[in-house]
Amino acid sequence: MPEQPGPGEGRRPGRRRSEVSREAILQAATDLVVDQGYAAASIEKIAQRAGVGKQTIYRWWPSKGDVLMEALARKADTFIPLPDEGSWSADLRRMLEDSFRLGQNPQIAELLRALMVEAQLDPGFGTSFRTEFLERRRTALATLVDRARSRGDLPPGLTADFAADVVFGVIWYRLLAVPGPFDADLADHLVNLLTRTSA
Amino acid sequence: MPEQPGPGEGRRPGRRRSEVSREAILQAATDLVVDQGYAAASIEKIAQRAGVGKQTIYRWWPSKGDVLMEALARKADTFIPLPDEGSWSADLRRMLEDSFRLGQNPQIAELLRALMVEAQLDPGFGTSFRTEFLERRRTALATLVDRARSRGDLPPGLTADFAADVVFGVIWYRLLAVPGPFDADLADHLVNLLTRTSA
Amino acid sequence: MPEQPGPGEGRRPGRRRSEVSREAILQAATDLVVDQGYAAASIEKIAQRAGVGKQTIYRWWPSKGDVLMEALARKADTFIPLPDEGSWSADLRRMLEDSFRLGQNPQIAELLRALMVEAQLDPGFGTSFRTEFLERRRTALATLVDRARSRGDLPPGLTADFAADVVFGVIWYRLLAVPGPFDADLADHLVNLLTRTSA
Amino acid sequence: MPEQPGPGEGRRPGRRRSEVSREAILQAATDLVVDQGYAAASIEKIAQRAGVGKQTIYRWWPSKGDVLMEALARKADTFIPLPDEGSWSADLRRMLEDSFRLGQNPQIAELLRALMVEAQLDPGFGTSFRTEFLERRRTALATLVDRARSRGDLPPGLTADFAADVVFGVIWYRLLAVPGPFDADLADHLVNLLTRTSA
DNA sequence: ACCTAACCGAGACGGTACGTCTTGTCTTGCC
DNA sequence: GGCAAGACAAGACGTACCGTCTCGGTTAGGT
Repeated sequence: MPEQPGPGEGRRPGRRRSEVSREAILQAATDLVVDQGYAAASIEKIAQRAGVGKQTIYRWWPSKGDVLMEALARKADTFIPLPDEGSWSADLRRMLEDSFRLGQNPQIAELLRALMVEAQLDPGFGTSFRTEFLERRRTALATLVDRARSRGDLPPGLTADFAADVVFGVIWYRLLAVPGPFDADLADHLVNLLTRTSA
Repeated sequence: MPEQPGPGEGRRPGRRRSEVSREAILQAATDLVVDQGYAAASIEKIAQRAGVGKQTIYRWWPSKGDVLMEALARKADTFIPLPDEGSWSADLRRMLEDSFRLGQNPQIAELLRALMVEAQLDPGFGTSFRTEFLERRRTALATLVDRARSRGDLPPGLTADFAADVVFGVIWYRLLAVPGPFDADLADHLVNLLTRTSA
Repeated sequence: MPEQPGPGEGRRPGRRRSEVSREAILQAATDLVVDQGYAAASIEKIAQRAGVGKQTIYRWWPSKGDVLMEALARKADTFIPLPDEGSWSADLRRMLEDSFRLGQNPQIAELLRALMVEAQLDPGFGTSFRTEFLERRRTALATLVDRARSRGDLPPGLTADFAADVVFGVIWYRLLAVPGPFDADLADHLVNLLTRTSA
Repeated sequence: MPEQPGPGEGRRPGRRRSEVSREAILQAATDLVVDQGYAAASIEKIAQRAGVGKQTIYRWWPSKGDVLMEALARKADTFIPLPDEGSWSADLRRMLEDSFRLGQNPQIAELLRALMVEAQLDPGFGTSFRTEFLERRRTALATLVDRARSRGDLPPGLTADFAADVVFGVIWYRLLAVPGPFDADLADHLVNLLTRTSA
């Protein structure tokens, strides 16, 4: 069954999208953001560095933010695995370690910063960034919280929303507001904070 | 001590800075950020709306971020009072309520978002934003933590740095990533989280 | 020498040129030039309006000018009949009337203007326009001049080249430089001018 | 009375127009048209070659045609002197020689071609080119015709309009349609043609 | 009452980027 | 192999801002 076009859809005529150009654009965007800062990553420069016409970018991505989002997906495996580690604290630690690993990578950290900036500058992209990226990570954490609640090892009074505010709040704050990498023991502190039972 | 020129400095001759223009610029910047979003707040538009020459902005502020910072200071009393409320939880609650009050004000919230964006776009301003704004708030919280430690009612294992990451992380994350106002009970949750003694 | 159906020419395999597309292209080019002006008549728009792929245009015509030239030939009978009217003045009048008839037709006039513009913009087409269009009309007039010289009723001192400069100069100048149709008595004036004997 | 601004007009504030840039733009436009042909003379290239921002061109000229018109005025003394040479034939010859002198200059000839092209491509400019350039030359010739009529040495039946059609028709036709310079004896032929009395 | 210095609004300057359009070429799958 | 469709690199379009640089005009000491 070799690549059969869906029923009723057919295969439109015309030249197919160039995978080479797509890759070049995402790599150029990443390089510019990482090497020269987000302010330098104009569509113009991305196209030039990628050896690509500007139209090829505008044809496939609705905004610069979406280019960056795909560039991030290309660099980082943004899929969040949620294996059951047996306890709330182990589940949480695993998720924190996965997240921090991304934040430690300078390229990914720069892309994340750029995405949050773009979300503020372009309200349209802001919405899709929230629903397609931020919200998904909140949902993943909510799954862990639900699992803990079933198990019965969730600290009383801890809601999924509040846990997400704390976990992702700390991560984004460190990315945006505090220069330098994450402290080594930040994950420990967060796990401790969110697993201690109240008196 | 009425406006005495320091020795060696003198009062130079020449026209004095126009307070009217200064006010108009800060107000125009605020209006644009609030009404049309940060992307619309160009120096060009600020000057035009304020009825001011562009040079007057460049003469008095090193970057657009600094204009916004002063615009914020004009809108919000950014001084953080630190009266001793008698306990770590009361001190913390007081600080959270002060901070949330700012975040509830849409004008101030927009300015804060704009400042964080500008800090990412302009590395020079980023540094001064961190040291002159973000760092001061961390220091204020650290004062409360120190006071609690002296009193002996600080939860064990809680450091000033980590408390700041959590408190300001949550606030900034809500500002930047979650649309809408702060939940009413967010402060409660945070106080609970950061004051519970471990088992 | 296989591959020989016709003598020396061969009928290559493959689909034959679509006469429908050819017609549609020429009509679309004419419509665009007439309705929206030459500046609007891009290859892109011609192809779109004709419901044709751009490649089909590039495959069959070496330049936009050649499309226009063929569009003109399709609209106007560009063959110049040269019946002997018995005298220089009658021959000349007949030719002028034939030429003016074309110039009166707004569609043809627009196409002619477009051709002259294209000849300036595209030097390659300029050459072929001159040799295949302008030069032929000069040659036709030269035939009349030769005939008059044989007859002996050519005004002394009038050369074929100069007569062509005057006749076609006036026509093109009116087309390009003077808005509106040709004066009714312009032909009379030209005939008078070019047939008067010197004192 | 040194340079007094007109009453009620004043001197607007702000930096004054840069004469250096104006000159550079006109020269760059001329160079491009002459060296690389009109098709290469984009606003973009003119600005780049002149070392000037594009806005500086758009600020001062309503269209590319107007730039070319001023570039022509800078190269050629477009003022048409009309001294009384004593006879229609001498007046006419003088005007033809003035006009041909311009046409002999390759730079001016290229600019004239470009102007006529632009007049066809840009209807707005076409109107101003006709009224501000072409019409003025017709008027100048009409002055000579009037003078001849007063003197009584105008060939009967020759109107100013028709004389203009012939004179400028030949000139423009040679510029646009016939490559190479003007024939040396073209002026002679024209003078002869337009001064012979009818039988 | 001058003089000099610094500020002010206005606005032109050389640049860079925007998002769109067109050019001529290069694939596609269908006919 | 022609054809409609349409992606591609290139580059011009006219506009918006950037940060700088004049302008004429206004305040302010200092003389």
